[in-house]
Amino acid sequence: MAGARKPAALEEPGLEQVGLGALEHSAGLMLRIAQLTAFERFFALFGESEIKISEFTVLMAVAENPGIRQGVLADVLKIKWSNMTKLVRTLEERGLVARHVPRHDRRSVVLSPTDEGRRQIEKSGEKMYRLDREALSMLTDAEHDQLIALTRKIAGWPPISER
Amino acid sequence: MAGARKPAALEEPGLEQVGLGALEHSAGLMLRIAQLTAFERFFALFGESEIKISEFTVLMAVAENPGIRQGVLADVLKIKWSNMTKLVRTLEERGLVARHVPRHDRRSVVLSPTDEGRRQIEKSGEKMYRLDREALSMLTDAEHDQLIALTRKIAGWPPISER
DNA sequence: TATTGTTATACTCTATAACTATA
DNA sequence: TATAGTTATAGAGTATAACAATA
Repeated sequence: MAGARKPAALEEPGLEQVGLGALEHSAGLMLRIAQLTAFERFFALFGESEIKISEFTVLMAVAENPGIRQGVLADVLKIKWSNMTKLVRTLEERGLVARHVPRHDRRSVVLSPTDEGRRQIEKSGEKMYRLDREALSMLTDAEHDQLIALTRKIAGWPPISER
Repeated sequence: MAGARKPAALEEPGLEQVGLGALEHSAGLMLRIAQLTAFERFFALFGESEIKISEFTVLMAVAENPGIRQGVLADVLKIKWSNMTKLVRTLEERGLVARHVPRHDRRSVVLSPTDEGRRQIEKSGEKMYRLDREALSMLTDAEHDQLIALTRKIAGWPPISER
């Protein structure tokens, strides 16, 4: 393997000398670069795993909202419905999530965690949060909170204080 | 088309009632959701275009750093070398960027904008920055600056004040 | 008619590894 | 031996549209 062996900005010394000019004030671009950096670090720490982060995230969200409609969950997590179908099916096949068609609206599908799903969360949840924080360890706690507040606002979610 | 017709959090009223619990304190997840939201809004505003955002970003970066090595640029923008090759070639074929092999290290390729490339920047640059800002119009100017500062730090770039 | 979810598929993006040329 | 870039391809992620069932 050649090419792209280095974690870029982490090691390479002269990298910060590359200016992007006005481009550095593009919050969209910076948001993307930051997200890629954070995920790169997270995956490096997380390593191989039997459950994907996207799947685990859905599992956690279901556990937080037992009985949530599948489509609503997809919208919140910005996952397309068509892709959510496959993702949820995977979780169902592994016995982590149960699907249920409610009587009052039989078009819909509501989700809830199984006991095994809850066990999986107990098992992997702590690790995930720890590594998530570690991937962003360059931020102080205050900056971390700032980031949460800003990203919530961008996503159109209410401030934490108001909930 | 069915499924996912709504821009999620933008229209749907009851969406903010879905809590994600501890998951909402995952800066990694929030960073991703925010980035997706911002890009969704940006693309909705930007519409169809003859040049892709990724291509335009590279063009801008080259114009800011004439003579930059292709691999360095790839690292900065978090694009894999193999993918950068194709991207730069596209820009070259359109006559926007010129590739040059320097005498002192003939393994490398350095990039510079053509006159046509500079024209393209002049033509699309203003629009891009305006829409980029508009996609994040839910933030105040102060919050926007905060976001730039935080994302720079995450990316491992020096604070703007120090440059 | 509109909505919820599914299916199939196309498309784009990203990742991986082998390769050439140069240092 | 190491580095810069290329090529081909695999793989993941995402998007699109037609569809069935229900409201």
